[in-house]
Amino acid sequence: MSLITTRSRYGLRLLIELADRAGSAPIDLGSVARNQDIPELYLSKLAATLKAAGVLRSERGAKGGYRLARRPEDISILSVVEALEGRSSLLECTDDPAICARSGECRTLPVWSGLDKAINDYLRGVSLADAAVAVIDYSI
Amino acid sequence: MSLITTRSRYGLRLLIELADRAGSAPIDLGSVARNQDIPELYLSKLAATLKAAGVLRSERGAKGGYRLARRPEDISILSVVEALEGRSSLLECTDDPAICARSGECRTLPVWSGLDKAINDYLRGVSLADAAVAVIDYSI
DNA sequence: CTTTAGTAGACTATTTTGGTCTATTAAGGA
DNA sequence: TCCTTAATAGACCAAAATAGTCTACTAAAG
Repeated sequence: MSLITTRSRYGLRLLIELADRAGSAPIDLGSVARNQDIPELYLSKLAATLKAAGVLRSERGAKGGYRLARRPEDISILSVVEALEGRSSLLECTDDPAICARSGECRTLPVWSGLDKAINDYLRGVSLADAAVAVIDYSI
Repeated sequence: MSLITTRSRYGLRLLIELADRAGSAPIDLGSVARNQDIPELYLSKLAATLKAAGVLRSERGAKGGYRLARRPEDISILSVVEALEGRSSLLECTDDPAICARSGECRTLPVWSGLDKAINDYLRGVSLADAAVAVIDYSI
């Protein structure tokens, strides 16, 4: 398995660091890759994907880099995961009925659709701002 | 991806058919494989896994087969998915802190732990009896 | 003692994951 | 105008997971 692969995990770490270091200048991926111990060439592909999804903006050339396209409160983790994992839902047949050609009435579909909804509801409800909170106090 | 692979999908279809056809005699996998259009040898491996997990009981030899080990109301979909996908949680680092050796305080972990909980809560709350309801009326 | 059906485990093809490599384009600064 | 920095594009690749298959064996019914 994984619903959440290194793509989402690395991607979220990138976004949190961009949120932390947000300012007037864009942030180059090389520094993020070093700080986060993520292969830079791999990270650059993830950043390009997030840019295509409208989550990041970039500036090329010397002193260039990436910055968040929106405020952290306005970036849902769902949009990040969907962009990086490249799929709209848990099961293909949830979207595309043609895949489950055989049985007209699929009795397992409601279970998986419900799971899909539970996952999406959770991820939609968490923003980058929530994730980027410096310290989470578990003792409360 | 998938959190839910053919293992869980085929497995749930097997369990629903076993629930439907429950009676005095055990049900042979061959008939289920034909009805559900699932490769029999593959299905037999899934059934063996579900037996090892305590979800199914079996009888060998002619007229043998499988039956549910418990009532459908007492079989959670979570136990089925966990048995067949063979993992206890979404992320290894949720269970095993040794994997995330680098950063002492991981800021992405709360997000993924929350997702893991959302998934497990949902799957724990759905039983085979819920899944095996003959017709689900979506029009309500 | 033959047939049916579960059991055990090695084996395999395909896809996905997690990258790498090379080359190019754009912008800043000397 | 070069030189350097850094994003962009896309082919490439190794390892792991997925989705099976194959063979041989064991147990029970008739």
